[in-house]
Amino acid sequence: MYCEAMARTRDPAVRRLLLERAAQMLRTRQPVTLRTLVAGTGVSTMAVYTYFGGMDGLWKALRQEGFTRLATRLAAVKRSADPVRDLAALGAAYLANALENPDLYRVMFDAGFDLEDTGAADETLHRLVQVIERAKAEGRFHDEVDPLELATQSWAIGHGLASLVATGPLPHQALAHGAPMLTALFTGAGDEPARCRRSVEHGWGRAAPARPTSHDRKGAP
Amino acid sequence: MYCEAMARTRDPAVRRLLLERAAQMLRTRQPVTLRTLVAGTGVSTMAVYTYFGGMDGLWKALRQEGFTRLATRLAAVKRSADPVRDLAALGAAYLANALENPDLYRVMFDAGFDLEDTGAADETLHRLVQVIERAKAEGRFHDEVDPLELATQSWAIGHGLASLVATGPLPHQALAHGAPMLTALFTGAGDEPARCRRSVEHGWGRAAPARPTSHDRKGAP
DNA sequence: TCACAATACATAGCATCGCTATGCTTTGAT
DNA sequence: ATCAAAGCATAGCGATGCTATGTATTGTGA
Repeated sequence: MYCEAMARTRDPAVRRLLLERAAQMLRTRQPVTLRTLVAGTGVSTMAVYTYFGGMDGLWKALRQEGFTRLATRLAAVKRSADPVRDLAALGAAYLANALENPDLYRVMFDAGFDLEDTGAADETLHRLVQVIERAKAEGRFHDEVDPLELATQSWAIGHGLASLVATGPLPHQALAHGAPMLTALFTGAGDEPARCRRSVEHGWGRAAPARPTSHDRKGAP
Repeated sequence: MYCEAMARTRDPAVRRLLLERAAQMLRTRQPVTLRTLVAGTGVSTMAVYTYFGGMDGLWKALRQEGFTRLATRLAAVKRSADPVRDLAALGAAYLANALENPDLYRVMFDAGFDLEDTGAADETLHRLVQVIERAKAEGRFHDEVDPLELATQSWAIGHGLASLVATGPLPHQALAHGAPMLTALFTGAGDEPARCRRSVEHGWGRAAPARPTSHDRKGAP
């Protein structure tokens, strides 16, 4: 009685198609616009509204896609016997992901509109928190270290480097600063300096830094 | 013979007017567009083209304005007897500036188009390098510390925090992470831990953190 | 002092942007 | 089988940045 007749169901494939195409256009530096997005796909401009509610919704979904890819990348980092080494590996993976899709990374944070899906970022942080707690349990860090705070600080370091490199001011080589910075941070948290440096450098080497692509900008949001 | 007649000179006041108005609109979250920018100023849309060559030129000029304000803010940090304290004060000033005009800060780095005026950023870095060299000369840092590298790392920390707070993921309180992070970095560079912490916290207190404004987004570039 | 040319400035128009209004088509529950 | 609800396609709207064209202004060389 309340709902007398249901209607045509929307095809999830269309949504994925648009999202992947948008990410692809972002990656190839093509301006992502409503009409250019649907051009050649066979679907009409209205699809963007039925599936995303407009371009803003598409950007939000794209940002979430970015967080999803990041989470996948971080999940691929295998746990080792050394939690500090794992922390460094996570940091390296974070930077590698950011520099492999710099435009998507920009969308994730440069956003001019609010981000409501704070859960995505929180989940990423949680991964760090867990490893930090493991390091604490093994006595690598002081007892008074707050895992969430240390995780946030690690994040700030990673994001600072990633952002400065992705937006231009620093060259790709600057990513190498990540290792000494994390070493300083973890040493400050209580880890023994020499051991910390070895752990971080081991973990850091697990992820390739970046591609030396020549970068020309064009039509970012 | 080569230049037979010169013409009407352009008024620098118009350029400054447009630039200040753009910064003001950015600050009040009004969408900065070609027509809204010149509306009410008496000048026509063409002025944007004669003075900036288009909207892209205006954004570039705005970004340089952002760097100029930052440089002014940093120049206001008085030199004390303690270089590490001065470093922390510079970091705090950097964050304070970023959070006082978050939208301008975004324009400075989020830019979708290349930044050619790397000199502006370099000049900011140079200020840090000088103080770090002073700290080295006073024996606070190891001899093998590269001032430019340490300055870059300090910048990455400041930018990471500023960016994460300015774009939303972290709350304003997160700026407080700056002090412990810089302490860890400088301790890693050779400073004696307890003394470093005192220096950083003293320097950090010299600059107010930020305004607790409720933030709603609207029409960023 | 005068006249000219180069430049600033004002207006109008263009292509494109995101979005909405309007039908038509499809679909699934009754 | 029916029919309402939702997907979908098209056309058009206001607004965007930009360019083309014409006018006004002003510094300079004569």
